[in-house]
Amino acid sequence: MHIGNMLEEVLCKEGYRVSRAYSGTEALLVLSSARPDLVLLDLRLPGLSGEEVLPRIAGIPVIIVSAKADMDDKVDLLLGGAADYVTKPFDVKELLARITVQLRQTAPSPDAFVLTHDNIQVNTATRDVSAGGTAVKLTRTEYAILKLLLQNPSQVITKTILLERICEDTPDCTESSLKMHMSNLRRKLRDAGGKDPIEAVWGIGFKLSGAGNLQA
Amino acid sequence: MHIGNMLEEVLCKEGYRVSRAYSGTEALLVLSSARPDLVLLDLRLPGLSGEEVLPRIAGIPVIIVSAKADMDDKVDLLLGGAADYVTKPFDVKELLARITVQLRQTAPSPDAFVLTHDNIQVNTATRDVSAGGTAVKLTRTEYAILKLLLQNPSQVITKTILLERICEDTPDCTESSLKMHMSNLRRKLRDAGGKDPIEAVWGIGFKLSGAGNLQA
DNA sequence: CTAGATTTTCAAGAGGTTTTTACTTGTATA
DNA sequence: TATACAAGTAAAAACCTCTTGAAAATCTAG
Repeated sequence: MHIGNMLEEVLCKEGYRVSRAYSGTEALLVLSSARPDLVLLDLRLPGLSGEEVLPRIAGIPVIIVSAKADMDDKVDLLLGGAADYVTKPFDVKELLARITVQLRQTAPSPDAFVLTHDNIQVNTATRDVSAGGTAVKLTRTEYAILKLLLQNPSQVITKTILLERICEDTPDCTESSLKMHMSNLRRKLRDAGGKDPIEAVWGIGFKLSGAGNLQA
Repeated sequence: MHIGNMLEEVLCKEGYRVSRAYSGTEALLVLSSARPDLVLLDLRLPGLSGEEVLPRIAGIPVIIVSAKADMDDKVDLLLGGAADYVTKPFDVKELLARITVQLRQTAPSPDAFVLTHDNIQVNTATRDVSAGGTAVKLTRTEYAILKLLLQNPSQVITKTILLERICEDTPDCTESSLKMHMSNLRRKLRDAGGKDPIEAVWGIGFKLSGAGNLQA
């Protein structure tokens, strides 16, 4: 029996509700409208590969289910955001146990999709952004920058990382255009919320202001 | 080499602080006073077995490291509270990746990024620096120098190494400009913290004061 | 295809950083 | 002690980086 069919059957029997996607692109499509509690991701997919899909899943634990036992791939994917990695052929009972582990850790918090810092709110599900209660209309790039900053609230985000992450979507992003986006983003936030939460770290990158004060 | 020793060495090299217990009872003893971010638990332990220790650990992710590949045990332990299960022999890189996954899910423990010496604190995530409780504003180069010194607290850092490491980022750093950076850094630390922790080793380089000479 | 939005490029000014130059102080060795 | 050389400091020049405006190029939707 095909492994996907087998899994679907087992999971249903266990009482889970299952949605299936038969390609990487379909997976992203499904995820754009539904918010499952867990994703089982095969690496060998038509269209987008699992490796390409993984980084575009945020906020949902992902268990990689793959025939690839190559250690480097495994490590890359785990470090790249996967919650667990199960190698085919696997024991169904073990997979079910690992699924339970993941679901146990997902605290059902309604704020899971809302990132907050100071007077700024970003809803990563609806892509709504507000500052000081006022709605802010951001472009794709500006949104990506703000989200990246809010997801790492106490870290300095280097320009290199910003360029890598942001420009996956954008045709061709250079350091100077990044500065422009940053400038526009800050202006919008300032206009709406009264203050600019982004701080330049000279020669390195940017961070959210006020984040990460140490005490003596 | 014994696997425990090997693990301890690898983990230390990765920058983790490691406490070891050599029996189940000792593990519980250690855990009653310390709150580690993660527990690696062997099943075959003198005294209390790993199976008995696991249910008494709460609130800390536990990765089981075991030679037992028996599926029922595995499932039981995962369902019984273990966060992950790695079977010996395992690839160290995979274990490190799975450790990262667990630590990622825990509330970000900010201490992991904090270097300390005397009254000086350096947060390598936020790049915040404080001396004697007062915040210190350092330039890129000064920060790099201080970080290098704090990362090797008991070693003399030669001028050559300083020049190599520091000037990767800086346009063109000579010995005389290095002296300048060093001078500025020391002044800032002195102004904020009351004392200057950096000590010149004549003809060689610099080291942190009070750091006992360690043998290579 | 056109209009509007988004992204990128170019340029200038402000401000912070790094290096240089010159000088003083300190240390080892003859 | 004298000398040579290393280390520390100060001021200013040279250099980068950040920010922002205006305009060109590109993309997207109707």
